[in-house]
Amino acid sequence: MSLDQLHYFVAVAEEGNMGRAARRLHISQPPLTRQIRHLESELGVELFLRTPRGVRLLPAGEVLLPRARRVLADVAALEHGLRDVSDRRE
Amino acid sequence: MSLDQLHYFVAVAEEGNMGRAARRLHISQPPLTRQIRHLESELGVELFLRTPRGVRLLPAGEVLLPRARRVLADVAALEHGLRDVSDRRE
DNA sequence: GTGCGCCAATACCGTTTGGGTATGGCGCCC
DNA sequence: GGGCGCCATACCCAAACGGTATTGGCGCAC
Repeated sequence: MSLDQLHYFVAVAEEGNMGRAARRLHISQPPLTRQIRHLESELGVELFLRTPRGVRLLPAGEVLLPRARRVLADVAALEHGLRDVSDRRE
Repeated sequence: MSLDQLHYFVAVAEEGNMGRAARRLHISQPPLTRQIRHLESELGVELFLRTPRGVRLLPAGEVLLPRARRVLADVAALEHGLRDVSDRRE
C-alpha cells in the first residue's frame, strides 16, 4: 500500500466516480482504476461496488475512508511541521 | 514522500548506521543512502548528521521520528482492521 | 606517516512500476 | 436501436527503484 493509493482511494470515494476522481487527481482514468484494483487485491477486500452510474463504497471502504484521511492528514502535518523546524534553524 | 521512505528513515534512525539498516531492510546500502537523501531533499531539511562512524539524528530528524512511527503504526493497524472486516463477511 | 577498516556517496545498469492512449463491453435513456 | 456515460482491458513508453562495482573520507594501529 502506498500513500498515492490512499489519495486515489479518498478521491474516488468522495467523487463516487472514477472519471471525475481521475480528473481531480490530474491523472487519466485507466491508471486510477488499476491502482484501486491493486489496492483492493493487496488488502484482500473489495472497497467499491461498481455500478453503471459510478461506484459506491462497500463496508470495507466505509471503514477505510476515515482511517485513510487520518493517515494523509498526519503526513501533511508532518511535512509542515518539518518545514517549521528548518525555518527556525535558518 | 512515500511509506517506504518512512520505513527506511526509522530503520536508519534506530540503527544509527546505514549499512546495518540496509541489512535489516533487506536492501543494499546505496539505494538506502539515496532514498534518505531524496527524503531530505524533498522535505528541504537535513535529517541526519553523517560521521565516519555512522549517522546521528539532527533536530528535524528527532521531530520526524515519532511522527513517522505513528503514521506507520496507523497504516499497519489499518491493514489489519480491513482484514477483519473481510473475515467478518466471509 | 602508511596501511587497513569502516563508513557514506557516486556511477552505471537492469528491472519494475506507473501513467498515457486507444479500445472494448455494458447498461441506460431518448 | 443509436448515442452516451461508466468502468475495464491491452499495449506502449517514461520514470522510479534496487543491485553491483567503485570511490573518497576519516580514524586507528603499528
